[in-house]
Amino acid sequence: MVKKSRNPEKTRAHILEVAFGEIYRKGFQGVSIDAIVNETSVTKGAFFHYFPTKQELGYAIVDEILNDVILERWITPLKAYKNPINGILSRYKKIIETAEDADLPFGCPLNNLIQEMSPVDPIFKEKLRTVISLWIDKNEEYIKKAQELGYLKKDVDTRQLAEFIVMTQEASYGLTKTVGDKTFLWSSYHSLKKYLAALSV
Amino acid sequence: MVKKSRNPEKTRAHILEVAFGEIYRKGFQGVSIDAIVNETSVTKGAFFHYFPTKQELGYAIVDEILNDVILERWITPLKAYKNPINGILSRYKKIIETAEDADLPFGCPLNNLIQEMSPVDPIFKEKLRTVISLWIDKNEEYIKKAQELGYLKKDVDTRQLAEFIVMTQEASYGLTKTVGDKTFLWSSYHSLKKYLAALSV
DNA sequence: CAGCATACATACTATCTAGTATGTTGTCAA
DNA sequence: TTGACAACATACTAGATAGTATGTATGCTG
Repeated sequence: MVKKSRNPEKTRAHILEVAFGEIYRKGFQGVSIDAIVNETSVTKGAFFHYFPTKQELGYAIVDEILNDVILERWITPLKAYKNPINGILSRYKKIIETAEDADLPFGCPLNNLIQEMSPVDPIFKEKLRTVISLWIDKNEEYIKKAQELGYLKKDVDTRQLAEFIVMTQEASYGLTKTVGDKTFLWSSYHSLKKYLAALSV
Repeated sequence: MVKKSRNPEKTRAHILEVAFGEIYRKGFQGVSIDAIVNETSVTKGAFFHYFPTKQELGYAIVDEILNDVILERWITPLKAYKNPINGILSRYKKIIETAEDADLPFGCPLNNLIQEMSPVDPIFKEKLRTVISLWIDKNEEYIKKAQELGYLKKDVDTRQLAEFIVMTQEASYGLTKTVGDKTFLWSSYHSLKKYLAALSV
């Protein structure tokens, strides 16, 4: 294994990672490319070598980071649970418990981008819609499974429930931004728990 | 009644109103003062005569417009209902039905500002928190009333429910921005209806 | 009606920002 | 070993933007 002073894939990934964090904290329009590269070990030349425009950076973040982050955070762990409904609640609880206080003011990166960019950029809108759809789809799969396994009432509209769960989770993060503590997160968790209990058999 | 060529209160209100619409559509940071005054019958001089900075304009919008808009839209109409729970659902339904398709991509002005400005401006954050708190407070008042009148189970945590309702409503508007139709609005409405039915006596 | 503060309009500026132009260095293949 | 091209670095630019400087008109007050 030879040490290389250049590693393009790593450089690109590094820029993406830093940009993701900066955008998460300052918003896409609120952060400048200068600010991003200043947090980086590379310069503006490298940045524009990999991303022809700022928008392309944003699209790459959605495609190459956000999608995976969402799935790994909310969906992948559900595999481990016998009753997916329990899985959804347990994971939600765990995510709230382990949320860093310092991150609470910044909400959910997906929701942030949806709110900021959907109305002003159709490509962003479409890409973000795809992420949301996938998130809901996967949730629905597990909800259907729960229904088949007899954990959930047969008359529950699985699509509607999947949409509602994702909405609830996003919403609690959204309002959390304006208070800075976990009030809304726990409130949302307990309400969702009650609701799911009412739908369970 | 004398016709005046100058009417400072009206001018200020006019600027506020136009700015509110522009910010609603483009975001606070996304809209320029030039863009706002271009939609106005006055010029930049007038703008800075009334608002010393762009931030002050934003604060004024929250204090003088947003607060009232929220209350009149979501709270005031609840007076007319015997069962406040029915009121909340009926109003929500009505608001969804009468929502203009052209506005769907732009979400809720309050939620938009929370998402965009809370993390980057503490004064915005505090003002927006106040609006949200008031909205929840008022909702809780009606929920308590419903409980006292025997429409709602006694063991329901009224604060938690009020928070959940507001979260649900905001969330549905938030995700609507990325699809452009009323799917999430209706989904949210029907889920909330089911949930409230489960809590009703 | 004189004069003065308020209510505007116009023109300008400093700064920030996305993007470019151009230069330099590392790597790899022939 | 040597081009040659990718992978960067540096310096610059055009446009946008918040805010200012300054000027003018309106209407009220004494």
